[in-house]
Amino acid sequence: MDMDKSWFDEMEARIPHGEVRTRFAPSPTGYMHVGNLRTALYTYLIARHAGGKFILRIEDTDQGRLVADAVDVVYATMRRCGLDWDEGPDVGGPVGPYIQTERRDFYGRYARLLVEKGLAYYCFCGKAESAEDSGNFERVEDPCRALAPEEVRARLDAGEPYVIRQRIPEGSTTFHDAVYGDITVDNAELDDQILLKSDGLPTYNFANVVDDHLMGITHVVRGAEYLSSAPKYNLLYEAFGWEIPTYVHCASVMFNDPATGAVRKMSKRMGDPSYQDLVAQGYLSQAVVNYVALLGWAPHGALAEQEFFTMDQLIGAFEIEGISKSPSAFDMDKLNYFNAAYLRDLPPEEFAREAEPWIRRAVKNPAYDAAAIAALLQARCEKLSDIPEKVDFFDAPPEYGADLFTNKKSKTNPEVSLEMLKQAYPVLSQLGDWSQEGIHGALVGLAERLGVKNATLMWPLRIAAAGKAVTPGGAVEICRILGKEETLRRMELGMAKLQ
RNA sequence: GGCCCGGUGGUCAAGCGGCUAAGACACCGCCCUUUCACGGCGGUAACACGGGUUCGAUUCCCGUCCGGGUCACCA
Repeated sequence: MDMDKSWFDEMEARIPHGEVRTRFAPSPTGYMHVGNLRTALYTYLIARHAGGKFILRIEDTDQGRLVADAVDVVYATMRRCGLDWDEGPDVGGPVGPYIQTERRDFYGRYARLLVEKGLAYYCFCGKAESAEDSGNFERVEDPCRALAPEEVRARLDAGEPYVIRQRIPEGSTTFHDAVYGDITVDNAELDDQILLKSDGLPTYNFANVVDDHLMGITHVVRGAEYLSSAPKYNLLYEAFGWEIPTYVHCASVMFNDPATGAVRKMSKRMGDPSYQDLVAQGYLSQAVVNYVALLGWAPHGALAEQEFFTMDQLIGAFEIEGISKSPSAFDMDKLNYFNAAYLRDLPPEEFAREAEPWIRRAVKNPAYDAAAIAALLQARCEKLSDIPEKVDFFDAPPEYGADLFTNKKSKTNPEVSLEMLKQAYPVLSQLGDWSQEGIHGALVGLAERLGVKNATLMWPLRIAAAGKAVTPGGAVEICRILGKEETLRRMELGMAKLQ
């Protein structure tokens, strides 16, 4: 007992005070929900805005759901998103360990402490049917609540499996949330919550409170799905006599299914995109972070109209008051808009580096300059996965009909187009300077001599070169990349279609 | 079903008792232009409903409706 007391004192002594400390505490599942990413971001921003500490803690108490290497996915995601942590499993810190299974004996000690105080009790009832399965939401009092101490001792000695449950007092509980304000709940709504499971590991609710306290967490940020558990957390803090942190509950991120039009909470299980899915489709992490920051939070005052933020700007602008109470729908269109803007803002070389693998999926011919193609693409794609279908014509133009040569705005039809191609062919075949400027100058000069709009000449040429009505870049850019020989060959094919 | 939380255009949202109710995405026009895109200009479109409180409600209160969450030895 004395040893125990000094152990508890030591744990208390480690707790840092006097700084804002927040934590992101994912359970490693192998991917990151968009909603979780947003929670991580807000948690990070609150700490950084206040010049405090951001802590990473891994919650792996659900042995049934463990996924190998999933912790690495957490690390990688957070690094790519710019969420650097001050304390965590890999970097250590004053209040470790930072993985819950490595803290497993802590929870038992604290649970038994509560039993000694008479605020929790051993229960030997075995697993109960869940309310969901039974369809019965009635609350029943646990008979073990009133077990005599001698009997508890005897059953414990007999090695009977048990859980430890908190004794919820009568009355009501009021807690304060920084986003939602004061909320009062009748304790009759609350179960005698299980603190320690029969496998000896803590429940999420219990581990959270113990760890948040032991790690000196000042602001507990989490999804609004935990709002109705908050009174239970308060009751635990009160039972231990611990200071209650500031709660920051964030409304859910919904997903507007484009297929069905249904709106629902975003869920990987329903096939909604995770952060990993988005990255695989060629979304930039900064774009995702920027978009997600604004999904449920808005800056105040002079910044109210700003929508593009660097991480540093977010840190400066982020205030808890700006967090929204109502759920918000993840909108692919708007993410596309942000991503397109971020892609355009990339230095051309960097964009080319990002784009090249996607270009090479469709363009196998090494003679075609990927960097030159990338330059055409930069202002024309919302995400990198848009690229292959836009550039597939370089290797070989698709089968196309003569009708493509007709375009009202360019004043072309099959006859005009044939004439234009016939005129352009000798000019291009004699052209020595096969550069953007060279080709452009030659064609513009020709159009002028013929007395036609530039478009009247360019349209048929582009159709012949690409075989598509819509292409990244115009006739000049495409011909330049194709090279003289291939351009002329495709012009011949085009003319043949028009004969 | 009980309890909790929400409700400003299709979406994200500003607003925090008095405004012609911002801005962005999407959509639609026009301009620019070698197609498309980028860029520029303009347009359509909202305070869920009913009661109060108030000189005055999108803003405060109540009810209705609608939406979400939660009632596990999951987190």
